[in-house]
Amino acid sequence: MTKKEKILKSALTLFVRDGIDATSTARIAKESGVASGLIFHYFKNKDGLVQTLFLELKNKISELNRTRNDLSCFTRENFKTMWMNGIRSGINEIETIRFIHQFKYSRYIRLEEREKGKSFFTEQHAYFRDGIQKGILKNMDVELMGEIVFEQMLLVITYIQEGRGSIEDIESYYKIARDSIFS
Amino acid sequence: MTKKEKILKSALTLFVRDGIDATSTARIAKESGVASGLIFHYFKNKDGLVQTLFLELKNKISELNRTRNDLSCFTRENFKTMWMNGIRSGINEIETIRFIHQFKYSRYIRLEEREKGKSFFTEQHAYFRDGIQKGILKNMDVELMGEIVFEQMLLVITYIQEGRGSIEDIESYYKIARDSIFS
Amino acid sequence: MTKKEKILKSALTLFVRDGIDATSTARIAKESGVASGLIFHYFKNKDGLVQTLFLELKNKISELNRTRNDLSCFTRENFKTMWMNGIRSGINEIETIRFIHQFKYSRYIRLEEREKGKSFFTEQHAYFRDGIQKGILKNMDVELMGEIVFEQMLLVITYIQEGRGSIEDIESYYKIARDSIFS
Amino acid sequence: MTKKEKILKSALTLFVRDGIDATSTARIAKESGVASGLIFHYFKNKDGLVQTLFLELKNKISELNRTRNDLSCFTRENFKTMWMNGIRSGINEIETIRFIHQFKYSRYIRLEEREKGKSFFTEQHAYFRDGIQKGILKNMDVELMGEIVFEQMLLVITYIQEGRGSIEDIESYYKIARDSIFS
DNA sequence: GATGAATGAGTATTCATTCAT
DNA sequence: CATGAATGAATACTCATTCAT
Repeated sequence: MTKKEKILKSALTLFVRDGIDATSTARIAKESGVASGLIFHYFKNKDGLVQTLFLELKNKISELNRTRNDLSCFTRENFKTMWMNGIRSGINEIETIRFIHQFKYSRYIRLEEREKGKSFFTEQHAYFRDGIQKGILKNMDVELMGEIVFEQMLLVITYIQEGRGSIEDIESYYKIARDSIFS
Repeated sequence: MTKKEKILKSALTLFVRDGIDATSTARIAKESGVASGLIFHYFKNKDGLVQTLFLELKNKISELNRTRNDLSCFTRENFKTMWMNGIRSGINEIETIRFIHQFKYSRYIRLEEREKGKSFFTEQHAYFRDGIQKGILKNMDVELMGEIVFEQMLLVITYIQEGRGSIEDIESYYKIARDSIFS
Repeated sequence: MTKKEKILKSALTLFVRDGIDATSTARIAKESGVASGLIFHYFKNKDGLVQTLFLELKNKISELNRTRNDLSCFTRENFKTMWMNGIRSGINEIETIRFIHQFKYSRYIRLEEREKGKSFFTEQHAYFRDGIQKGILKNMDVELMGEIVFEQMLLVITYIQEGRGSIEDIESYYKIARDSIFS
Repeated sequence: MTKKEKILKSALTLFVRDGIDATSTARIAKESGVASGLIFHYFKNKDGLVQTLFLELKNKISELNRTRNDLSCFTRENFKTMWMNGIRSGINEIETIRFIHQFKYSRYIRLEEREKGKSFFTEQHAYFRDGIQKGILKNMDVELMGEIVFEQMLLVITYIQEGRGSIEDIESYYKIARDSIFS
């Protein structure tokens, strides 16, 4: 792992554990075993680090999403697959999910990013639109639809993560999401 | 308005606008036109101010909820009424809603509060249970149910607030919530 | 006990336990159960409280000293009596002793007070001089002599107070003092 | 002189002149011509600075004591030499002496340090014990003995420093110390 | 690339003191 | 006498950021 990667990794862990504001760059440097100045060599400033981290994680997820799921046309089956894949990888990458959620509601998000950041499904608006046209989905704003599904997934992931519910009941959790948006 | 109230009012506004961490006590004092020390006369420390603010707002909402809605038994009709009342007052009291949401995901929330804070509907778990028993609601954990409904309401309120959707479409937004949890 | 007395009593306890600087007037007010403003009604300011406390305690001790010991002329016997009385009352009034010692080395002592404050024995310089003239004491500055005896007493009192030595060995501690200054 | 040394030097001067509590870190920074934050780069906090200063000075003195005086066995002659060396270097290093004394009676001293700090002579308890065994010293607790000798030295050093007595009379001051503890 | 000393504005909090009631 | 709300300067400490090495 390069020093740059070490910085990003420690930043992610600390941001999620303590919050972005409450994590000092000095702390990140210490945790990743590099000199405090190095952060400012790789990133313009703290904000730059936060933005970079967000973009990298977002891209990682988007890519995962794209390679694992076929989103060229909407079907009842591939939506379910996508949703369940999302929950499963969300549980494995809880830090990533938490950071994205935190970032979305922080003062670090830029206005331009806000809309794009609201959902995993930014790039899937066309996918939802296809579902609406086929009469499978409720006829509503695809942005709002994406946000609702994303927030629900987050709640379910957290619910399982905290041991309050079991992954084996995933089918029943899925029904909530499905019924929310299916017509 | 007493100085104590002025402090709480300014704190709410600034917390929502800039975030809790990014709002200094000095700023709050300045904005409310009191001496910086007065905050610590009324509240043990910044955390005390945040906690007090949260509790006051939570109580205000709970009371509103209790007086406006009959939650002694669950019916399709009174759930709808409650939900719509919630959206309407949420739009009027957007600061309150935003602060509670922010607080819930901040490092200021105490573990004891976390569970209780997760939903407006803490006190309505029995209400949901009644709905399940009557076969109206899906058979699921009422806690998770409360959280899902709350987050959805938040998204809808924000959506309308930001001018992306109209309050006149409230009926269609309601259907999402209803279908999520109704069996 | 009047409120003024309560203030002085609490101040003494807190000053000795935590130090004068580290004791706030607010703390004193709280501990003595009075309003914070009352301290400034009875004493000009914190310094005034400290000075008053010092003078009252000093007077109490001087009076005790005067009534219990005959210091009109120096004898081996009455010096011993005085020394032993001093140790015994010092052990009973440890707070008083500690405060005077603390005060002596603090920034609260005024230059005028410094000399006078250096010893219990300020008023007994004539007594020491008598001892010198009679050839019982070493021929030395009576001020220095007083300070040395006072510091030694303090060490012995503390030593016993802390349970490191027993009051029953007082005779042997006395010999140190005696041999220091007797010719 | 490095900036760290400058900080320690200014701290010593100000602590002795105004007291530890009454000396702000800002004042120390200003006096030593460094940024206020640098103090906290080198020392964990104000307490860390105070502790470091104490340990450095204590070590300096101990070393001086060890190199100048032979304390492997107690004799009347080398005790006198040691005592006189102590007075002379105490007069030259009055700040050091004053700070150690102040520290000893401050709230900064830690319980573990308290015993060790009570005397220059901590490391010389064996030396005193040797003197007792040889019948030269009074048969008493060597800790108390050390404290008594130290306090006496402090009084004498101060006495000379303040111009109340002359270094030329050192022989007569010595007799006080000697008679206190010699049997 | 990498270090960590150095900066100084900013933060939460404390505190002696005042004063209207 | 007595209260405690109110003040604002001062305090210890943090932190993002710079820069010489």
